[in-house]
Amino acid sequence: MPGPTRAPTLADVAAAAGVSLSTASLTFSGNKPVSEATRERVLSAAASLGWTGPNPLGRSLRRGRSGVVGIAVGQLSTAFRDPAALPMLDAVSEVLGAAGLGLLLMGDDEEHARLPLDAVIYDICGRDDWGPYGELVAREVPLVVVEGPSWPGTTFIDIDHRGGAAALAAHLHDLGHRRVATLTLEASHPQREREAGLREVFPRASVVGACASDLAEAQRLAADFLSADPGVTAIVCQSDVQAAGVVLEARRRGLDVPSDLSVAGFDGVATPWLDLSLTTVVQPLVAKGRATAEAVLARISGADVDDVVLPVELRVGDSTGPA
Amino acid sequence: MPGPTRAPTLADVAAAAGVSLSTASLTFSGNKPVSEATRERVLSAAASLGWTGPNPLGRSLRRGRSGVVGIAVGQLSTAFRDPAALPMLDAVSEVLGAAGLGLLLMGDDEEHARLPLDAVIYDICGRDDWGPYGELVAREVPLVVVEGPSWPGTTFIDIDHRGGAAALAAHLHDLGHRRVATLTLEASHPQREREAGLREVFPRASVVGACASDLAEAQRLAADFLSADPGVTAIVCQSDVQAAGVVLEARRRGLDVPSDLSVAGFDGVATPWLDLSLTTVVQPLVAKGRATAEAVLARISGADVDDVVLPVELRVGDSTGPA
DNA sequence: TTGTAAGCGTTATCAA
DNA sequence: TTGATAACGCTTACAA
Repeated sequence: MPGPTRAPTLADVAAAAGVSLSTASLTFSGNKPVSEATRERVLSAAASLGWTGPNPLGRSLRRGRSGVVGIAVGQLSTAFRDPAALPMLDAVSEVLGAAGLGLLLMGDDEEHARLPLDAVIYDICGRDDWGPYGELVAREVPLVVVEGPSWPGTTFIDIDHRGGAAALAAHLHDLGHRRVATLTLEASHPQREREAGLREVFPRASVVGACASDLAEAQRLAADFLSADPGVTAIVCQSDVQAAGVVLEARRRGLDVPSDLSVAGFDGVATPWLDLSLTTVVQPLVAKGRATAEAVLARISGADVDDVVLPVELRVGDSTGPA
Repeated sequence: MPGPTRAPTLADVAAAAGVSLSTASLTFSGNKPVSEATRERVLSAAASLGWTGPNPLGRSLRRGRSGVVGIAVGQLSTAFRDPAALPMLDAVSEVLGAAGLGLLLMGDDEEHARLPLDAVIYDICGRDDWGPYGELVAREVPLVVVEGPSWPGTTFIDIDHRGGAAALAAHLHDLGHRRVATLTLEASHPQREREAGLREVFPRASVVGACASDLAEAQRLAADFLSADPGVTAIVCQSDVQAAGVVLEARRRGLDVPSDLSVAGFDGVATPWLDLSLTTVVQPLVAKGRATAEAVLARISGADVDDVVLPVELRVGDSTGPA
């Protein structure tokens, strides 16, 4: 009995089948025709040796591609707790998966930039700098940025933050609201754009505070703000989760939504634990994911890719009413 | 001006620095000492050529490792919507990241099994079969299974489902409950174990229905069950999200929790949108993630690894009371 | 301390 | 339709 033998390679298969290495390769890749007779000989040789397909490492080196696409989403638990992140991620994964590519979760350290990546998706909307950026650019790894900072040499996928925010603001203005406050995100491209849209209508809107898309944090900020009671009649949030937090806090203080306070969100995701349909700006999460993945595929294949800005849509629910 | 030149390789750097390929390699890997003089020559040659480090593809082939670990979690949006999944994933990612490894999200198709993976984590608790399994086994890719089916040749990371369920059942029995129902998961290792634990105390517990850890679905099942009104005084759920759904539905029908109906969960995650602390079985999510990642590291390094079963803890909240 | 040379496992080019 | 051969870019014995 031999000791622990090394895994068989394509060369072993070729030898066992009595054909050349290139013929064996062709048999599996199908890149050129192979006669039925040899094909069978090769296949049975592979089967008897337990060879299950080309070694991904050798294949990757030869083809110059790993089949792995990195995606940076920030801290995982934070990013994925945001319900708006998931449909987008699903869509990205589906499109890339159909092309045989896998998605690798990247952190902030430059370690991950040294992994074999064919392209990278930057989807940390809240951050304008990122450790691995320089290294990836130097290595000429295609970079697709979602709702992100303006970096040279990258492809951008964005939504119409500004237009959506402005439409929502107009809706509130139509309802008679004049004193409006906004619960913001940390400084970031989406936040800057949305705030600009809001201020097209309410130049003097006050600020409740800034936080991520986090229910408890939004609730806390709303508590402080409502205690100070500046007499605002509507609060514009930057996510439905934030909006839900504000609604819960308002109710805790005996305020009715929307008769005492109007609250608006952003994203258009489901909040099944809230017995109220939020007025919100619906963004096309799946389309955003698809567009992102398609940009990745195009960039990998070396094509030029245009930036994308997707439209959003105001959806009026039961959380906003007359001032 | 030359045309689009190919990216520089280590060989180019070596040539430019006037040293051999191996010396150049050593300069960057640090695996053997290099004189200060040559080191500087090599570094400046690299800098002037714009060489930013070893090409991951070449490196991977040579070392037989890609640095990529696959993780199968099922449908992404479903898996990550479960709040119990995230702390675990975070812990896995942290430990693997510290070792320079990245996490690749795997789907169900065998395509992903052809990617360059150093190991795979199977974390789809609800599924007993999986397409890529056979291929991975054939390729001898180390496989770590979390709360999963008993597959040969794999390492298992589990929690004490049965003990936790039994402890919870005992708690309800102590409170005087005799007619108990359970909202289950789809047939799976965790479900089988937990049901066995429950039935140690309540052999004749009835079944509300089976669903994933999904609020809306749990609510729907609870609605049907409570309409039939079989007079149960407590419902044992398999996640805190399910339990929250049951609580919301009970209240919608005017039942008070816990005075009219006791409800228990599993997991011990935060439900900030619920104004009630759930009685639940707390599982060590972070420890589970760490143990998983450590098993992966050990398996990659070729070590033998013992299976792990982590303890759980009953946490009594305000959702259970006297029958 | 540095250099030579042999692969890692595959695919692609070119000729036969 | 098949075969010989040369890369792909790197790391690591082994020698000097």
